Amino acid sequence: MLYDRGLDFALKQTRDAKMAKLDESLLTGLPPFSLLDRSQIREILDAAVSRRYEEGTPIFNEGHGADRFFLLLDGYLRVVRTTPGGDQIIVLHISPGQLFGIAPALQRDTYPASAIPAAESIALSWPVHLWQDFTARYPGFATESYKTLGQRLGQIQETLTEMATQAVEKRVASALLRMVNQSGRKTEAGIEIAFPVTRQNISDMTGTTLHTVSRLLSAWQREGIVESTRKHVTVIDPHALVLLSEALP
Amino acid sequence: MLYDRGLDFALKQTRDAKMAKLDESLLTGLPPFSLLDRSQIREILDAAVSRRYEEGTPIFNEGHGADRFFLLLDGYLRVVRTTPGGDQIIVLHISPGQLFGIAPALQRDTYPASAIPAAESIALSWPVHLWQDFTARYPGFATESYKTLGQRLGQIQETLTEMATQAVEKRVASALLRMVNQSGRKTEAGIEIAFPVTRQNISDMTGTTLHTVSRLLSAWQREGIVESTRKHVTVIDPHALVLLSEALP
DNA sequence: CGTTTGTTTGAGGAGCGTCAATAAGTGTGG
DNA sequence: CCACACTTATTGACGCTCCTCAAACAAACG
Repeated sequence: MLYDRGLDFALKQTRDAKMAKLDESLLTGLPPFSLLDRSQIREILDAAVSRRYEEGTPIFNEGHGADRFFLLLDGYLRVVRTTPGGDQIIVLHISPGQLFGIAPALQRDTYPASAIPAAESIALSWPVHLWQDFTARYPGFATESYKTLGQRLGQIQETLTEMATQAVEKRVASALLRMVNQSGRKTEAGIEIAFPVTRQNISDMTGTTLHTVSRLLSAWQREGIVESTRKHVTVIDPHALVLLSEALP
Repeated sequence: MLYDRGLDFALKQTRDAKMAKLDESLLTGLPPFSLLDRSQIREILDAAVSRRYEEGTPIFNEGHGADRFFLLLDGYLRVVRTTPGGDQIIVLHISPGQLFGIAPALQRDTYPASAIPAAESIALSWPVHLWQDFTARYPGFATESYKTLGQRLGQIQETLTEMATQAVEKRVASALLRMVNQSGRKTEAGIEIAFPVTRQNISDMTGTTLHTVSRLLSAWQREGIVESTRKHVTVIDPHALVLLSEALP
């Protein structure tokens, strides 16, 4: 678990009102801040802006000036690129506790993709000019940030190879598994993806059409592998999906 | 041009023999070192190992321990990932003057992909533990390194969206254009890709088969857009390729 | 000069996208 | 609370791309 006790309370406060001060428990234990003491976390929080973002409305847009960097406290984000032709593809998802929009770490002055809340979300943000302060003053911050960046690069390469070599069925199976692993919550029936997902979303993750995704999900539902309602998918038999995602023939 | 005068000579020396000392002109003017003075470059070179790598034999392999980082002096590299199923895909190409194998910058302890010379190549390398020394002691080094990393991340995202949304013909056209832009050298007929490329290589860049690539190149040759011999491709009419790569219908 | 590596081309057919129509939820306003 | 609009999902029919299989050729190499 990412959070220690008391965090839910702190989050609720953050969500409910404009508070004079953010609670320190919000950051305690998150990798980029794990080495810092209370007073340092206080400094960081005092420089932060906390804000709620509605489902569907971009936090920032591809190509726009990167003036802030962010930390997701609650919710889920899609990182999305749009082609000149109007197709859009979902590059990856961001879960609570992760930094995002960290263009400044790579000396970029525009965001390379858009960030769109898949569900109502709460994030902290800081102006970019603080990035160098943070890396200079707070031990472990740079290290951990570049580590997540490295993981994200790896993830994207993974998706790329998958896209280039695997058939649609396997890509969809893998995409579902990725979402389940990142955000699955146990229910009576199986493991449910924690945020709203449409067939269109899944097709944007896998480079196919919503029709094909719908057909696949229907078939899998008949076989008892998944169950789905409007905007929600529950995986009943993860192992079967794993097999589908790696079958050789 | 990347190099100042005298560099060809320095390179030849490097290639020909185990020299007592590497020439300083090798690094002068390259972005990661552009802010440094002669003595600093001397230090860096004295810590470097220079080595020649044969076409086709990996400099390092995906998943192996990342113990060194590199700078390509001469030649061209393919950055390659291989799937469990044995398919391989070319993630990007590296040109002279670029850093590569910079896993340490992202706190990784293994290389996320293999680096394979597309042609005979020469590279400098340093043990990873020097990475932090470099970033701490040499102004501009960290900044520039992370900048190239950012560009590379952008490039991969670009390829990913292309792969997910564009038909094979456009992907192949784009791949050719990318190689031409990165390494094109002017000839009488047109612009030639500077390193050996097989149809198989192109199909590994675009997630298709060598057969399809062969058919496309044959067709384009008939139309006077490209010309190709075994392992070499010359683009006669780049504009036509651009049109092919972005045609809407 | 045989062997290996890269290229070309054809024939056939499957996968998956496109087009089309319908149905099932969800939200809004009177 | 119902009517209406809108979004999301389902399913069938059709056919084009592009992969697979197959065979033969051309160039490089020892």
